[in-house]
Amino acid sequence: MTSTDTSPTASGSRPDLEPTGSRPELPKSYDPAAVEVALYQRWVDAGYFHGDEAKVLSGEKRPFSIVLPPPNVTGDLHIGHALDHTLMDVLARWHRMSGDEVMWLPGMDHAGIATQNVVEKQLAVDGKTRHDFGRELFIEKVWDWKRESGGAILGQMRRLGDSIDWQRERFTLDDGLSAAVQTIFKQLYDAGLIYRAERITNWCPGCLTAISDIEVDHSEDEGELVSIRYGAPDSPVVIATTRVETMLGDTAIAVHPDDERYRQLIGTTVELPLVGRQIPIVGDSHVDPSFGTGMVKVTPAHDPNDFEIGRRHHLPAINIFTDDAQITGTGTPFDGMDRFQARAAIKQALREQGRIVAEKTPYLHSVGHCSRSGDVIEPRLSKQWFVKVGPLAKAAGDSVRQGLTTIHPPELAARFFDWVDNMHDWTISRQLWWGHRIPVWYGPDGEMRCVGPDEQPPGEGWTQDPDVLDTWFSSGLWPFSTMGWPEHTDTLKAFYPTSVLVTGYDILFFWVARMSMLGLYAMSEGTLDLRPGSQPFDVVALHGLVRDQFGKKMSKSKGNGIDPLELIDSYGADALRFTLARGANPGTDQSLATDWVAGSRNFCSKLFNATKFALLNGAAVPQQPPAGEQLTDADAWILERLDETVQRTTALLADYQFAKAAEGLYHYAWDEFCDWYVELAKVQLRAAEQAGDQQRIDSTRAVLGTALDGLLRLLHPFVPFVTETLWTTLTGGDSLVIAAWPQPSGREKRAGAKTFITDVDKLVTEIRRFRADQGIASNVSVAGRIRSADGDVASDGQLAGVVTPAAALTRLTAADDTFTASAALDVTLSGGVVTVELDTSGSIDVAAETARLRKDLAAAEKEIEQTTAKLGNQQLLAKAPEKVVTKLRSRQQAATAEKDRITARLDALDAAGRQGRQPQQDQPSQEGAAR
RNA sequence: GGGCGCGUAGCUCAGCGGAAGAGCACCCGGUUUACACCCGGGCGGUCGGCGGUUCGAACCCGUCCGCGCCCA
Repeated sequence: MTSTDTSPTASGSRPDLEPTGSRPELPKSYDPAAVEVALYQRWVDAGYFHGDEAKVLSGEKRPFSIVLPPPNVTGDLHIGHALDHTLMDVLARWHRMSGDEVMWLPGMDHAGIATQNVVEKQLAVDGKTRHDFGRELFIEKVWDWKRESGGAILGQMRRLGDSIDWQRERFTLDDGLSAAVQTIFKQLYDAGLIYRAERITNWCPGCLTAISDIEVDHSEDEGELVSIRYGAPDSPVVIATTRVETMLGDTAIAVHPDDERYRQLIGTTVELPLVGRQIPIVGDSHVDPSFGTGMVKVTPAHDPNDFEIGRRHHLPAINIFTDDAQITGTGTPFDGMDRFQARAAIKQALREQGRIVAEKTPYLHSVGHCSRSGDVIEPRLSKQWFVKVGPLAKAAGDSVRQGLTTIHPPELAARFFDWVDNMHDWTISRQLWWGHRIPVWYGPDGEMRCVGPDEQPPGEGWTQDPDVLDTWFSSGLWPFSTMGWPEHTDTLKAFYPTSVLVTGYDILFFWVARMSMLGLYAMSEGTLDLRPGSQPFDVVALHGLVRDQFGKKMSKSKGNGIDPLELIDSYGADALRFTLARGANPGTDQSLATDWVAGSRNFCSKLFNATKFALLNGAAVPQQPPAGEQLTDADAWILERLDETVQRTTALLADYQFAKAAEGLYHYAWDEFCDWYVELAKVQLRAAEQAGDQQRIDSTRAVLGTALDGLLRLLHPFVPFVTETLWTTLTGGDSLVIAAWPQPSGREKRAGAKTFITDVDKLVTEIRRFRADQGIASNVSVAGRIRSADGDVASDGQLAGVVTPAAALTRLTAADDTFTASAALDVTLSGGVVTVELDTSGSIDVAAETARLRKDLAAAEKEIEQTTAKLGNQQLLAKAPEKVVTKLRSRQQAATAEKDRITARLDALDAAGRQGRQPQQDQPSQEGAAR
């Protein structure tokens, strides 16, 4: 429970976080940097973040579990993570306060390509490659790197305040998780759902490995479309291509079998330029006769469509590239050239032979890039391992269709179905060293054996497949491999399925589809029966991307990225969290700017100051909130608003509406509690002190305490640090982390409370407006008197309740014997019109006053016009609901009364002006001079 | 080419059938013992265009224009 962190802080003072007998004081201002790190450590040390299986299995508590989609071991916390984690933490903290047993499991992904690249780059500094060390030694070096430099993100997550169960940290290459990988690989292999085949795959010449479809990003790039004549100079064979160099691997020309133009050519051969090989012309119905000349070159080793054509016509597939995409084995002068170099050289050679028939440059077409390195993907024939996704993907789709898993927001489910229902087989082998090595061994006579985790590899003469598995394969097991699967552990029993997966919609296919497929398979013992409980998560909550302040995607090249850690340093973790949560509308992107975060920092300061005020005035949280009859209208109002805010916030969180929940709390805290209740409480306390009314003092303090206590609890999931600091000081309680989530009080609403605040607001605002128009500084007291139409307001209890605080809030002092009303304004309240008379020391700015009245008059006239037009419409009167008509009538009446009133006032001003410009000239006008 | 989404105040976004809203920015006052990271007041919008449905449309339906994203 003690603060262990002693890092230097920006400000010398820090709030004492230890609950003590006497109430500690808050410092002059709130400095997040001075408290956050120590507070976090205190929470961890207290064990608040640990989820206990026993409490779930005994039935004592409901489980709420989240597995963190594992970030890359090479990664840093970027702004997308910050959003992701904030939302998860809001849910985790809310559920923990609501009495659930929360288990949020952290960990990292070994990130095959990225991690291997990092270490290879280090080796390259010394001019070495991984081959200089050999596989075993190299892998040891990667582990060394992981121990020394990997996982920076875990420390950064603490800065954010993630209420994570650190005791459960996992890594995809841990022994247990590796055993899970091997187990499910063997199960799928034995079931025929994993197979090895020679196919066209996406080859990255930069990473020197095959990658899956999903790791390829397509973009519209400028290239060229070159039409080339094959065969003799007068040959009719002309094809068009964007990848000229692949012609070296052509093994046929294809035309549509029904194409009258070329039908007679089928079965003949044509000479392949530069190479000299004769290649056949085949008829294949895949060819589109309307595209280009209606003839296509066929390169079976380097294009998926051509591969299929090749298969149908038993054509050879000639690989013309090395692993790093240099031309090889063609017997032409182009051997040894890089693919782009070769493209230009071959085009030049063809041009010299007069074979270039046409050329379109630039030619916009879709080009695949490696999502990791950015290199242009080279489709290439290679032998790889695949997952046969058919039955798995169907199960994943059906689990959502049948409601085992719910996707929020629901619109995005369509995208999920679309993808999962049309998924290609998944390439899972990678030509890397860092990762889970494929557990398949090849025998001396070409046998193949898949080895399970408990089996001994075969001996002499057998060799293991050199490839490793796609990182997403092990990540796909994350929701259960981390809980001890394939053992039937208590953790799985207590916390699987996980309650919710929170991630960006851009990762829908990566995480959700993969975890879903493998989870459903593993937990159904391979039957893929969709029984409740086999799904890896009950809910998938998708958020959008964080963009810059102009809605542009953040990127390194644009330099518009924002570092969340810098924001935390400058404004505090709470400010960043609140900003992100406040922008998180389901499934839609949000923009972020430091100004926004500064605004949230200001909000945290506001909370701090409001609490400070409350404490200075003896606010206390009573065991029982004050009884209804002790409450003033202001008290009743703020407590009602608290009840409403409790209900609304709870409902919104249950619906993953983080932005609306945060916005509602901001409004309650600032616009209602601080701007109105606190100001009214000041008036109330002052009056009670003067009257010696101890009961009113106590009840006001109790309401202040109750309203603030509820607010801090509701805000805690969003801004845990500042609320913890304030709440422990206010209540002396141990920690908000384990405090109860608020419930509505059940108190009956007071009939007049809402009207009261509406009237106070209106009266105060009108007086302030008048004062501002008249140039009376807001800190100057003015003598004033407020009267109702039929006499003194004091005799009317309801009006007096409004008028007294309104006068105080607008700095009106009581009228004494010298009072001379030099200006007056009317304000229409719910109970009637009141007249506010002011002694402005004789001066009045008639022009300003006239302008204001004219503006109000215009508004009233517009209102009359609108309502009269509508009420004159017989159709509306006949068809619209009674409620609407009644409302229109009362609006029309009110506006008419306003118009009459304002007109009379304007006439009076006009008359006074004509009589002698200023009504009173006894005293020099101080305010007039000041203006 | 197919699918999804979005065009509302200077910027970023709520609102999705019955009186145009917020935050930030901007302008004018103000050191009011909780807060200048603040307080008070103010300016600012034919809700992308055009049609239609309806007594009534920012909101529903067409259509066009512009901008995103996903998939091929």
